[in-house]
Amino acid sequence: MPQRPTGPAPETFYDRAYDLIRQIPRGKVMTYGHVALTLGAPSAARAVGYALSVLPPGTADVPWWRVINARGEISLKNRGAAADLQRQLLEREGVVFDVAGKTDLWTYRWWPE
DNA sequence: AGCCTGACTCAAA
DNA sequence: CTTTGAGCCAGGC
Repeated sequence: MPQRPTGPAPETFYDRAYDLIRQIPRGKVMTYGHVALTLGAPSAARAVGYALSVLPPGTADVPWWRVINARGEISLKNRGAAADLQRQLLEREGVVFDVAGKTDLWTYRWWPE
């Protein structure tokens, strides 16, 4: 008899994060904390960032560039060129950054239904 | 199991 | 506005 009515997802936290991020529509963004909250772990924002950090360079399967921090900024400033790449990819989708390098989360934030 | 790291976040000074 | 400190979670050793 079924011991798992709902069944514990065989997927790891990382896989679930990737699945969710894959659903972010073009031109929209989510914050690390937002992703974590949606996955059921309100305080796992760091884990989300870590999940993206292990993605191989040039990954297009998961739109990692659509994930930014809670202030609406790119969180890779100390990480070199990756930050520029992320910004360019977003601008290419229509996301606008102000002089301080921030985006308006109220405009671009996406929330899954 | 313990300990360290980190693309995070929030609150306080 | 900037700087600290603490809390949080998953992965790797």
